Amino acid sequence: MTQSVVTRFAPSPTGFLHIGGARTALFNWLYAKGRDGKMLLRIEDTDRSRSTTEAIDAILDGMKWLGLDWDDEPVFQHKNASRHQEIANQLLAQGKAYHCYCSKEELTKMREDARAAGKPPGYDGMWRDRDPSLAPDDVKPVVRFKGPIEGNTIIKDEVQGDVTFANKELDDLILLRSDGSPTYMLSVIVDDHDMGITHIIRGDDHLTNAARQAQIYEALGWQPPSFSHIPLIHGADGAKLSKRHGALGVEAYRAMGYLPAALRNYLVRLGWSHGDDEIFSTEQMIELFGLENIGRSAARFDFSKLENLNGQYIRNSDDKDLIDAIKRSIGEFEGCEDLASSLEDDDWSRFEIAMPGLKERAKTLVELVNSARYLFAKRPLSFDKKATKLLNDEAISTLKGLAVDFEEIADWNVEAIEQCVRDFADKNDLKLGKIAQPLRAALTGCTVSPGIFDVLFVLGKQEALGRLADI
RNA sequence: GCCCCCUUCGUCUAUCGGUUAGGACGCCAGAUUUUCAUUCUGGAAAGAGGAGUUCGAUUCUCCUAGGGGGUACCA
Repeated sequence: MTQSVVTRFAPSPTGFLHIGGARTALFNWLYAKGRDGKMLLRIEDTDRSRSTTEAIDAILDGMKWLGLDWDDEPVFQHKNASRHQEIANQLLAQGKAYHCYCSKEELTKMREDARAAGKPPGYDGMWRDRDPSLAPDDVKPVVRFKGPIEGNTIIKDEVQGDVTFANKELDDLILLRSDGSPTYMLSVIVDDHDMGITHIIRGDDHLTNAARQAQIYEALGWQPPSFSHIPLIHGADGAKLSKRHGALGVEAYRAMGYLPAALRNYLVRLGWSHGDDEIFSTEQMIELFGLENIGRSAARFDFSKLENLNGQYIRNSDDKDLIDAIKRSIGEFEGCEDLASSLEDDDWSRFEIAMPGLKERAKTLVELVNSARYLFAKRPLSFDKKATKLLNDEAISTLKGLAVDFEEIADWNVEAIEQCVRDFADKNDLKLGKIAQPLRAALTGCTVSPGIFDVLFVLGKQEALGRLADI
């Protein structure tokens, strides 16, 4: 029987869930889902001083918003500290680890000397075989792993292929700090083992760590999991991701009006491909995703592609779903604070009626909301520059004449309105455009909107005539 | 400095030794149109450089250059 797949996403709670982490989570999630496996969540908070509950909440919220759920309860790594210590002590007892009494100063000097000599930097093994009776009694020691010095450690990586490290390049890392707390390097191994993780998919900034971890697995006699180190995501200029280069928390993408499904689709194509396919439903992603099609080179984050994708998702979404998505996030939308609190049920239902015309021309939910502002505007409208220019005396008198015909429409529907406007144009020997643009200006206060007949219809006869009367 | 990884249009990528090097975003031009979008059609646009291996390299190997990651009593 084949072992069932267990993946994990293991963020450290020192900040929000950034875009690279989100993609790592997505890949782990897809891999597990596609194989009837589980994805576990583990919060790597062994460094207590740098971990915050705000960060934990932000990460959990981010994952939920993105639609990435995890199995079982989240594991908080620091709670397993005693188990980690137990393993360290076991290694100590087996002679596979040792106490080191070096001071910070000695360590720094060691590194500098090694660097100056062009040798691999790091700990030189000073206490590795030293007689413990030489230990100073005023120094609390750390526990170091006694790694092999000869030979190579080879990581069989599903993405990177076989990667070879010379053992002499890898120094003896610290397992237990001088205060007895376990370090990340020890904790990951023990937790991954204890949690039954079969596949580790993580950023390739961990590739070197994998080699050190492999040595510890070996020392422990444990079977290492499958490793996949995925390339990192860079900013638009190719530089490392920073605040200004898209390393925003996923909540920032929510605030910019992106749909979780669109973000997922964008993210899955960063580093992974399936032939020429670009659009994937969640089901397709799960079915098709595999380690073998993950690329080895870093990708740049490209907002315009995300935006295009988001536009496609918006156009293909149900009107009701869009309304729901907006209701959920409008409080976060930049520049929409006024609407967030002022929209009534009535406004929302008009919004939904107008949605077919609106969603054709929006790339983000924020644009969608702003494009609907004409629906909620209170009379008399304020007009932007272009609209004001369009509403000259001639245009106004034309519109006043049109308003008279509108009065006659008994059943206010799109067809009737269109017929009425076209008849009016014929009657007065005017081109439709000559009427439509000023009409749009008068009704919406600006020069861009959905089709004018839709605007008229959604506004309702009374409101439309009212707005025409105001000019 | 040392170790590891990467390198196809501006960007994301396809290609698994033989292709007019394909698709998507963006860009440009045109069509449709009541504005803006949408939609449709067309176009410009790429194998970092240099050696090899081979009948034949984008594809395999090596070197160089460039980029990235690591090098903590962080994760």
